[in-house]
Amino acid sequence: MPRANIFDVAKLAGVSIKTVSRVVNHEPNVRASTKERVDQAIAELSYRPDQSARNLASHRSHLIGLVYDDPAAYELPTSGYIIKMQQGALTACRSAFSELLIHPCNYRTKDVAAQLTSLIEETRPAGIILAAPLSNMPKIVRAIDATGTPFVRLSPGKPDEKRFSIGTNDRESSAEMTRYLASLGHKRIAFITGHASHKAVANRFLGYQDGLQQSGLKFSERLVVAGDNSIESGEACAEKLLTRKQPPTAIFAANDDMAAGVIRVAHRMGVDVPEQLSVAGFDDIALARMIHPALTTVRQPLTEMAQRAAEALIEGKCGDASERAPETVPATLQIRESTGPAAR
Amino acid sequence: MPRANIFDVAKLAGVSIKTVSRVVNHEPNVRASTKERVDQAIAELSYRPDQSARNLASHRSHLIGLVYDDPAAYELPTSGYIIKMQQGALTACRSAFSELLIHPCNYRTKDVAAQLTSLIEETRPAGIILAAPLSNMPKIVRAIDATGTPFVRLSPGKPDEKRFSIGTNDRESSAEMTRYLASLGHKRIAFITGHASHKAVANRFLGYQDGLQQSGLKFSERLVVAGDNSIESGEACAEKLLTRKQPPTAIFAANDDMAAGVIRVAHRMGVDVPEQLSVAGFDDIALARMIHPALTTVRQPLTEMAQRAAEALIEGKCGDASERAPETVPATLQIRESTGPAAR
DNA sequence: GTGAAAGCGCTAACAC
DNA sequence: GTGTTAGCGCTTTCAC
Repeated sequence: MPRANIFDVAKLAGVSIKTVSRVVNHEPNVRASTKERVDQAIAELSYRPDQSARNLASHRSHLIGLVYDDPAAYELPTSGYIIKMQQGALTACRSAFSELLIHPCNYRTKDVAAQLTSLIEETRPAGIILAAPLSNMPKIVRAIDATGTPFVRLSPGKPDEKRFSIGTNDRESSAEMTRYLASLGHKRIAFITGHASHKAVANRFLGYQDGLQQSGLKFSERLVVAGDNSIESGEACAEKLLTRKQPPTAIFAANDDMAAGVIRVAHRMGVDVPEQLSVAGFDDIALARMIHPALTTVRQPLTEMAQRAAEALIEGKCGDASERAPETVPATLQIRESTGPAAR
Repeated sequence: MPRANIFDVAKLAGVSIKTVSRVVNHEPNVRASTKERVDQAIAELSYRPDQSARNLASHRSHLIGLVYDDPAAYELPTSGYIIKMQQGALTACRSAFSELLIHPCNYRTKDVAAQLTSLIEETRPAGIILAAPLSNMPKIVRAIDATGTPFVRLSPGKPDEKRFSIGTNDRESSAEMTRYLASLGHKRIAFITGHASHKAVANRFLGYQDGLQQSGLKFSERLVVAGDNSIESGEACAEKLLTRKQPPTAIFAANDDMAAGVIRVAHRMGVDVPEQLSVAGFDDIALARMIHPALTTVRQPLTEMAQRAAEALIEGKCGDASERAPETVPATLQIRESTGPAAR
């Protein structure tokens, strides 16, 4: 027996297919008793609308696209943040019978924009979640905008007025972490910056400077080294920092992967963490609790952010006319084992 | 200007829409010169076939569904293997202009099978990749089978004759790892078993026993503790093992997450790895290289497996009639820092 | 409130 | 080799 279609339901319920369509799409103008009959017929035939047909007729699917920077473009996949986003988006999708399409893409290739346009035109997603750092690249944002597909930008670094975005308080929470480190008695707190193209991560550096100032510590260029978000860059930076005559007593890395690299190097060099060196990260990916000592970090609410993003898309609140204010989901400090009082 | 459709292309090329369709779908029976004209028209109009329409007419989409056990159902997402699979599947999709749908699902809920059936009927994927341990659950396999959708099972534990599957040599490679540990002089090699529902992981336990025997070591129940694939279970098992009067000198865990847990406990207890204790895992997820000491493990070629699976699906080689032999992608030892000669 | 009819853009079956 | 003609199962428009 083939699947029931809208005609079967209409016949069984004694109504027209349009009425069935109305019921299925929760449109108004259906008498309660009619709706009931239709619902019953739907249940009886275990009818499920065919998505392809819906898409074709409505020019829209029930797919949510999650677009992010392709970790495969790097040697070591720094994938913790991807899982967090997926989980959030999936939670929202599940409760709305939508499905999640994942689409990593490499912004370093010339035709990313064209690729995204194709993706959208071919799959007609109900919406796109655009992750950082893609979300702060005008070329990419414009390409998606041009298709007219609702989308939300995750952590764009700087929200703009016209497009909906969800971010976290990178700067404030980084300042808070810095103050926490200072409160532990640390005077020489080093910072490892993240990938240059990632604006939100750059805000963490600003927050570090804020925190220093708020703690009465003065900022020094010498305590800042440039990483690129990868664990290897974290290791390289740590080596640079820890082989100085006057090494820092605390290192704050702009993300967890780099902080994990710092801890690896400390182990190798026989530097005890946190007795001789405090280490802090940012993101709170699963890795943070899997290494030893467990990493003190700032919990970026990426799961919640992605969930909110998907929900907004599903609710249709990201359309053209929507002048929605950017949302901010606050980050929170996670004090664990890798930080402690400064050594005397 | 709206997007070009098949009629526009047909008109510009001076052919019928059917011919355009043939060209687009690489069907035979098109004269080369005709194909060329059509291709040119396609390029000129930057025509891209509408997937919804294709799906509706052909009852099949260009989506590949990746179905796996939902890590969100656990406390700590053990997500390394998910990323590896996604990456492999994505590689194959990318070169075939297909997209990847991810669908974690919890096999502990009663209606998983019905959920999967809905997913398939609604999205009409070109194929499904079913990851372990779902791939060894008859209820789930049957549900997908019933929809007639091509699918491939990843690491089903035991391949069956009728359905295509891709696995690795869990048993042989585990034996190899065990022999390697024995060759280092270890006599008391403990084993932490994995989640009971995961058949392929159970094969690793068999391999451990093989390896012991091949090395002239005798198997002892006392050296086996039961984990559930999570890092916490690895920690719990390590505590049990290391607080004995006669602790093992090497611990082989059935997966990397548990091995990471062992290393965490060793750090906490002040046990040097690998000087006092060798630790080995299985999977080679990114985590293996992010902890200290870097984990000696068996590299499960999950990325390649998933890629092959997606390719097979895209090539349409997993249909009903296909009596394809199961494929095996061999695993390989990755010797790193967490293993060394047995202490005297 | 409800329904009839006209597509959406493509593939499939068959004719030529 | 190539074209014609029906659908695929729904949404949309507009009439009632």
